[in-house]
Amino acid sequence: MPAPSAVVADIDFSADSFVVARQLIGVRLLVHGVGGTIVETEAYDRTDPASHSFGGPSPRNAAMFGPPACAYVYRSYGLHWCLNFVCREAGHGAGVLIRALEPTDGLATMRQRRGLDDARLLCAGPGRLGQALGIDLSYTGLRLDQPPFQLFAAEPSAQHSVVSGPRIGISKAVEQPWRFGLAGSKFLSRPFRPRG
DNA sequence: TGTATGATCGCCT
DNA sequence: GGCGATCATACAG
Repeated sequence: MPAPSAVVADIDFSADSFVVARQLIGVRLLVHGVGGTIVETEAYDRTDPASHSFGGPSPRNAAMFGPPACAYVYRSYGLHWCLNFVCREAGHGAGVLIRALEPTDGLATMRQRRGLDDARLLCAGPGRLGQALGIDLSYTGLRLDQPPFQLFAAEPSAQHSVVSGPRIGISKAVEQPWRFGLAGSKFLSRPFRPRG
């Protein structure tokens, strides 16, 4: 059994979640060979009132307190499966929510799972992405450097096109600009409004 | 283009 | 009993 590494696809998952969230933009994510390029993420941290890990470990968020570079999957609103990547060190409780992909691999599979043709709507949002990639609770805690996950490094130039803004769907710490996206992408869950 | 609402369930009050 | 790191649908304008 090889020692777990926090580095996958040039990303150091032992860094702060807002650093990892930014660096993940442009990375290609596949699950069982199905997926695409990450175009939208959000960072969460134990010290963050909006985070599931804010109240400390519980059965639901246990994976968030596990080793970095692993998956944390949770059920949203009782019916959607959402995928996160664990950051920092084991026991800290930080993670990055994967909110949207530009589909590149396994389009037919994703269309079948989603019951839709429009590529823009296959993975534009954490719940939609979870359904398109076939994510469920059985994926929580799995390492990102091993099957069924595959991550491929982004083009370095992608970092020049990253925009940030307030996170979506939260009621606490709403001012933290911890949502990151690929500027101008047509596959975002929602557009980034110009700052004002 | 925007706002309202039902679905559905684990966890906390 | 109420509330989410959501989404699809049903309206109003």
